[in-house]
Amino acid sequence: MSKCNQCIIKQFNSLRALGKDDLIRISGCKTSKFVQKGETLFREGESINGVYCVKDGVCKLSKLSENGKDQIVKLVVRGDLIGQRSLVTDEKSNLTAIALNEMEVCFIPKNEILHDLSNNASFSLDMLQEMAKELRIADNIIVDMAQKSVKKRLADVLIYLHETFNTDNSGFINVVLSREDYASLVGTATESAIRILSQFKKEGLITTSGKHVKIVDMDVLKRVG
Amino acid sequence: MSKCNQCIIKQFNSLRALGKDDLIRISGCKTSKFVQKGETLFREGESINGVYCVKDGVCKLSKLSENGKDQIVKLVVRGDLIGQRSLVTDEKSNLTAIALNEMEVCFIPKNEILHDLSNNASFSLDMLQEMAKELRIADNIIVDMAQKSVKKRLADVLIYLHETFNTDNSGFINVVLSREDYASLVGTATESAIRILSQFKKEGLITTSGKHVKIVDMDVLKRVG
DNA sequence: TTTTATATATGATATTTGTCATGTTTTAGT
DNA sequence: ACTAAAACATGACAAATATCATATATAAAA
Repeated sequence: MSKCNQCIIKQFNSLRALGKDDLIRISGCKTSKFVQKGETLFREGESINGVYCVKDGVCKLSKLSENGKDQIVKLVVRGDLIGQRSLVTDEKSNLTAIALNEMEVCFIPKNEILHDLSNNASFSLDMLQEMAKELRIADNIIVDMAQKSVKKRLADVLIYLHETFNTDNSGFINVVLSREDYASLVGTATESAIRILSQFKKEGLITTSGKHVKIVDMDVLKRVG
Repeated sequence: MSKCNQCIIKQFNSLRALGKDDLIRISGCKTSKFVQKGETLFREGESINGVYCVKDGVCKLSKLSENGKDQIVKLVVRGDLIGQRSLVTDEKSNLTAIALNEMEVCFIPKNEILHDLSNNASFSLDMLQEMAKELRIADNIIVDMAQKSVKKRLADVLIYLHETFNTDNSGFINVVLSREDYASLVGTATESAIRILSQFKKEGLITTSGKHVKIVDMDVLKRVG
């Protein structure tokens, strides 16, 4: 079992604020596991009672809308924590987490880390800062959802994916989503997402190969209205 | 100058977690002021460097979208704090705050309260819990914006206002918004908001008298698709 | 491989929503 | 009270988006 205090990943999240002793203690009670592509980490309505630290892979956090469609609220990547909110509230999760590719995650039980929240000020401050960031991002997404067209939002998503996951040596974005996932990120019908991707292809903004997407004209894509 | 430790309002926000001594110290450096309807507390891009504690009145937090329209992200009511995020990040505000009616607010400078965040664990924990709540609400709004129709969202807004601000003795909601504000809350064109309100009137779901709105058929309003 | 299911693609059409024009009402200022 | 400005309202139309149908491609299973 790898040790948290030696783990590079912790630098990317609030765990960096913990001292060596705490990290060693946490190492002792965490569980590490691999999650297959498509597998569900947890579902809306379940109690998580801990945080997942994402060592590798990508996962979507989504919520079922009243109309029966899933809306992806956030993509969680290497270095992120999942379930911080479960640490400070006793509510059940309002989101479902599903792996988009093979993931490696560590799970730290709530009771083991709760102690640090009330005793380690720099840890809880770091956590506060992370939540503040997420809140700002969420506000921006609300505005985008309310004010931007589907086409613009899809262009934004492609740019976001390109910048977040980078590309392989032939320029394809290093994360693979279904058309349904694109629709679910953007908040539109799958057919609409497909149609707009086709249009982007015709206009020479992107290229696709199966599910793989490559941005070929970033400048114009950024200016999509 | 009223004293924070005797103020009832603090029970509604994280300030409740502070001890008497801290509250007395804060009382000494806070400023209290009245804000006129329509007045701007702060604008997007400005540094707030403190928190406002809302003693009375209502205020909208909005963000200017690329298309030039304002999107209201949140309504802030009596008891709420504004600007918690400014305490833990050094970024400028991403939102504009404008009073919707006459407000009474106290302003507590950042440096005076920052000390409590790193020394008073129960205060920062309370703050974390509040932020976690806000984050959950924001996630829900994202899903609603992405998946629900304008009509449904407007119905939801009316129900939210009714439940949050209650009604006067003739049943009118105790907060008064312009049609533009309704549009800006829902994320639609002002004309569309007006049109749907008119439709609700024709269908007997609401009554209006100038800017005042009264819900007359809550059951059907809740079932609007 | 063959079959079956699932994902992608696209046309036709209906619905929703936005925009522009214009008139009316309300509000604010003098 | 009078005038100007702002807010509200509504029609006509355009644009965006969803839905339904159906075809093809791809992946999974037998």
